[in-house]
Amino acid sequence: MRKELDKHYEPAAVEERLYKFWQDNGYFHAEVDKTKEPYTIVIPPPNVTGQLHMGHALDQTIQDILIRTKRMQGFATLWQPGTDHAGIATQIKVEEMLRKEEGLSKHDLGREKFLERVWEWKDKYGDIITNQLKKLGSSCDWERERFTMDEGCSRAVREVFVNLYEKGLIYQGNRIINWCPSCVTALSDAEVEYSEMDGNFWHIKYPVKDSDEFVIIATTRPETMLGDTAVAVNPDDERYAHLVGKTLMLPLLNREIPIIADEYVDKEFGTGCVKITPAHDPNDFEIGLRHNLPQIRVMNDDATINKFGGKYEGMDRYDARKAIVADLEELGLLAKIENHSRNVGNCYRCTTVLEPITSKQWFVKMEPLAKPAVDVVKDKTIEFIPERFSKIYLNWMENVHDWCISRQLWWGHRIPAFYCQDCDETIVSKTDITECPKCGGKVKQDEDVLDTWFSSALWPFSTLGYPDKTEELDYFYPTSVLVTGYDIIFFWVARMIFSGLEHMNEIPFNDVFIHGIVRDSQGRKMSKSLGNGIDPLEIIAQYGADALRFTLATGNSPGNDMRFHNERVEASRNFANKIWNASRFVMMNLSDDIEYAAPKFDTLETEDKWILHKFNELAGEVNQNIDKYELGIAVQKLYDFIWDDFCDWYIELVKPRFGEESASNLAAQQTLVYVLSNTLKLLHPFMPFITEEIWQTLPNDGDSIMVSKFPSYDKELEFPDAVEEMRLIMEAIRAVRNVRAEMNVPPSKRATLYIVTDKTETFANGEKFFQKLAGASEVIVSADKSNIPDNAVSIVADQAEIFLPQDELVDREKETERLNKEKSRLEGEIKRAEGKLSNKGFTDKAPAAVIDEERAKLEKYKDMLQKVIDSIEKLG
RNA sequence: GGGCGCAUAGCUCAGCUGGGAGAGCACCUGCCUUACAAGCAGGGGGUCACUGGUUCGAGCCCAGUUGUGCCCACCA
Repeated sequence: MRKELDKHYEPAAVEERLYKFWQDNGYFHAEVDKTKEPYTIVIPPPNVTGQLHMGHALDQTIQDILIRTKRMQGFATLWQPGTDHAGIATQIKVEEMLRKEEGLSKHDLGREKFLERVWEWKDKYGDIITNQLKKLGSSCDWERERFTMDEGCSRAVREVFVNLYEKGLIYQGNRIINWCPSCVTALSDAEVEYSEMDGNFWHIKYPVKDSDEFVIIATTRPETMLGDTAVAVNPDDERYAHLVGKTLMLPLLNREIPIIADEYVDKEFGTGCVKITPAHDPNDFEIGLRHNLPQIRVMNDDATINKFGGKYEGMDRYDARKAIVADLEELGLLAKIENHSRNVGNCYRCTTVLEPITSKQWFVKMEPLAKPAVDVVKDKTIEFIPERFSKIYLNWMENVHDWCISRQLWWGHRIPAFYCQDCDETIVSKTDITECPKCGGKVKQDEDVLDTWFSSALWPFSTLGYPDKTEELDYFYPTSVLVTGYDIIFFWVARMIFSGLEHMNEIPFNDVFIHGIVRDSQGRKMSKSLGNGIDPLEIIAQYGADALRFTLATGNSPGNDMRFHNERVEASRNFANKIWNASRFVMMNLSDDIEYAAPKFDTLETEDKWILHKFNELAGEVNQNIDKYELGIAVQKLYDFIWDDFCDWYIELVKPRFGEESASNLAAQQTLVYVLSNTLKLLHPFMPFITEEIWQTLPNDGDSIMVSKFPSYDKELEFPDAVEEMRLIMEAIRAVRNVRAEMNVPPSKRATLYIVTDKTETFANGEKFFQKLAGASEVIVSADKSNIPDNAVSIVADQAEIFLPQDELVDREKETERLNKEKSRLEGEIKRAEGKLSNKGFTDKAPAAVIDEERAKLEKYKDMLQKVIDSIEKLG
């Protein structure tokens, strides 16, 4: 006896079991196999502190679809998983925990003890996110799981740092950077999120020394005036020409500062006078360099005013602003206040307003690295899908500034720079050192760690063994495709590209598949602060992982955002259930001894050939669509085929053939098994669990659907004649159903159908279909209209006129009305087709196939119209 | 200031290289037809934002307009 399936598909009952089955059998594991072509995807490593969100779910679903397809297509597929140490995020999380649970700060513990605690935390909670990924069905090679701070990745980081340093591509410098006073670290430009803030434009009088004159500067940040070291005007500005070279008395501090001339100043903007604060503004920094101005940093790391701020020392920057404005007002130096909104930079982790400050940091020199990274995208060595994202990438890469890579954190890859305490030598080394190679003095390692993204940038090759020349690296690199959201193109994609080129001499991936973000049902971004996030795990618990995956794969196109509606998941769940029940039907009708095999063509009936042909077309298209990353289109076709062609038509068509043993019965079984199990294979990458569960209960050709052969187009399965015959029958059935519904014939009411046609054989063969699907009790097929009862309505279909006898006299008026409606519809079609065909331009220039098609339609409609007209005349 | 996306049925969205407008949900009618009511059959509903252009033919290509969203950029 075959296994009985329940009436409803219960995902919770099968998902965990099947995932374990796959893992236990090592199906996720990839080995170097020179007889196969490699196909590689590296996972965008989620933060170890992370919780699964819809973004992950979408990202994972896409990757798993690609990986499972390629695996079934016979590639050696590696989906390389792992997690990211996420410097700031993790450190903050552990700090919070320590403060809450033990009342300790990291400084109480000290660096080493604190790091021990972070590692403990990582060991304890670090696999939460990976376990959540597994719930989605992700077929990652977990045996190869990596962590950006594991030994291998750390070695890669160190290798790369030293190499870049030795090539002069990493340098240390005192430059203006973005500082987060809350995270207390420097950030890179990419980590700044700009937002518009309402503010003021304060016009402040700066007195000219030894004069009654003063200039008025306009500023949005009065507190930075404490660090002013000049005031600049445009060299061509006649209003101020006489003042250039003179000295101003900086209010409040009474420090002398020069008036300088610089092209940078826009005469038209503000007052045409700009205060210059080189230590707190990127532009002023540059001007300062040009004019050799001193840099006076007036803030501490926590954005309180430091000792250079005179009486404002110790105040927070915003308190200082208020105090300064108040004091200026009192001194009569505040000329006016305007409203003025401006862009401020916010920390991408904590949203605190960043402070541009000068600071000694480590940088990657970008210009030499960016050039080749631009070229490979321009010449399409690397392709973005959709293409438009290459523009965004190029725009960034072509204008990129040097990358600030040092972070004032403890959790991360410590910068491998050592400073001699005795001779001031800086040594950058692949291994730890304790004494100076120059003077033998004691050395001290740099306190800072590297930007998290520095190690992520190496992910495609550090995970495969770099810097060692491993077999894996040789075989699986470059990877095939990178799948990620558009929000991390700069953070990650761009940096992997120049890193791969620089360190591997090869691109890290051939394609970049960019997807959008998942929004809530109102189109808002899901966020913790809004509390509108939808937990993928809850969706999985309620509807199943397959339903979630199906939802995320359907109804959206690459690069576009999508809204998440529960109704859509419900529809997906219903689809899963539909497949489940169709499979139940198949299994209920299978003989015990039936085995999986390709159908034997000589015993097939027309409808068998029809569904095989349809299936074959589907297989061809799904392969093509997936190759082009058109996952949404592929899955829509699968949906339509399964629901419409297979369930609503084919299953209904074969029902009459069951009951008694016959060759026809067997052929139907064979076709059902063949089409169902191969359709499940096509669907498996999208809905792995339910397809496996059903496939295993069917007669099959292996141990697991996930390692079975992915169907592809097969010339043997072309049956155009059968398709044409079935088309005629199906159209006729639809026409009959249509009229019956229109005339309110009760479904239980059966009637003899008279079919007048030239295709007598086709329609005679279709008798059982009319009985099953069009309410016929019997079907009389003939080539002429003899024997048609008087009281019958005429239904005109393609190449057939069908007569449906009525018990009562036909309501002539109503019937004429129905036929006239049909008549005008056909006349419209004919007019359209004739219009097209009488257009010389069309017949001269359109492809022959299109013209032939149009001619055939015209013939068909003309024929049908004639029959309708005859019927109308007959009614009188 | 640049760049990009979106505008298609009441709602959410598909529509792959230009060749008679689609799906899901919602709505209306009728069906518990023994795979499935998480279902079946039938139906209503769209100047594909607007204006021009290219083409035999445009939802799709081009130009512009409007609305909307996003990204980038050192005008204090």
